[in-house]
Amino acid sequence: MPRIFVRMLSKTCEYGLRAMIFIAQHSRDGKRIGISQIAEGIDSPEHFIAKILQVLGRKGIVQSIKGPNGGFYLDEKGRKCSLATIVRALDGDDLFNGCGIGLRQCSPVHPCPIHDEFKKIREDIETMLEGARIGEFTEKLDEGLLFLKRN
Amino acid sequence: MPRIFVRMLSKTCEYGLRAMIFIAQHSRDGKRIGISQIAEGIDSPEHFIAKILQVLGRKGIVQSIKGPNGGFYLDEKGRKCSLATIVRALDGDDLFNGCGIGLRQCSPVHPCPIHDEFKKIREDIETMLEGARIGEFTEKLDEGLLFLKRN
DNA sequence: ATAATAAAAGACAAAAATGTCTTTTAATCG
DNA sequence: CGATTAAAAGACATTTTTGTCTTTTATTAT
Ligand code: FES
Ligand code: FES
Repeated sequence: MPRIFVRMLSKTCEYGLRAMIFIAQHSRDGKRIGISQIAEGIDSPEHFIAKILQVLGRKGIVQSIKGPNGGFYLDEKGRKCSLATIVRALDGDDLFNGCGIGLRQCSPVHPCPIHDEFKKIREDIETMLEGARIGEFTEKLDEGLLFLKRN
Repeated sequence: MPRIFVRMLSKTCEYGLRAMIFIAQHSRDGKRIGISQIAEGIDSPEHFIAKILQVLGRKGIVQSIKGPNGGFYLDEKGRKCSLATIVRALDGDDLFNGCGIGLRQCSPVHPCPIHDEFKKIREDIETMLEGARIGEFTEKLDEGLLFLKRN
């Protein structure tokens, strides 16, 4: 059973959240930030996050412009968008609805042994992710109180 | 981005927990339960859960006997074992330690933007899984108040 | 217009997780 | 003992996730 790593969110989603928070930090007053700088800034594979941002772009969650001086940026709406919105866009909402031990459907009338406790956890996760906004970390990132990569 | 399903625990771990709870229910007073009945009882691939139970068996978490009237069973210790023990045995403890948005290490002195909130969630999950025992669901399963598969 | 820039898109590759099948080993029963 | 039963183990296949590379499209600047 060579399990390497289990996580709550997929890599796709982790990169997506870090990238969006990074873009929020680096696209103030009309500036844009390029994909290679994003990749460097969050320590992640460039082409992979490019694809992730394309998905978010198609859904109107992030903005981008091609060509010289192009790059990614967030409008006011994007800056206020919750982390939950990003998670839903990339991972779907199974994290918020699925059964903790894999029953095909979570249902209170056909509950698994940990249904009540797990539902509570799921709701806490959702509350947390709904409550946090992409743009709210900018200042603390500037001040070096928060980080988006290891070093 | 064709994400099919995101879950907190791996399939391996989900099957493992369901199988162990099922074994607890069906191995009372010296009885044993065979792998094919377990597979049917929790609606999961037989050979796959066989492998999972082998891992748990090597770690002494589940008991088994070969041959006629053989099968899997739990001793008293196994029945009291927490769900967290199973999760750790199968998925490791990254779920209890890892950073929510994928920094290489979760650390309060080098926190990601959601460190505090995520730490709280992680601790709640751990508390829940530490608190629940494999054998505690037997009666309610018997009574049809809890379920380990869809139908 | 042409060249340069940068994202979008598509094809492909590698790794990991999940699932299946076959052979081997151990226990029981006649 | 030999036959049968059932788990253990090993090999392999499929699917999903993650990552890389190349080509295309759009924008800007000269
Ligand atoms: S049925 Fe399992 S969490 Fe609801
Ligand atoms: S650093 Fe991200 S959860 Fe602790």
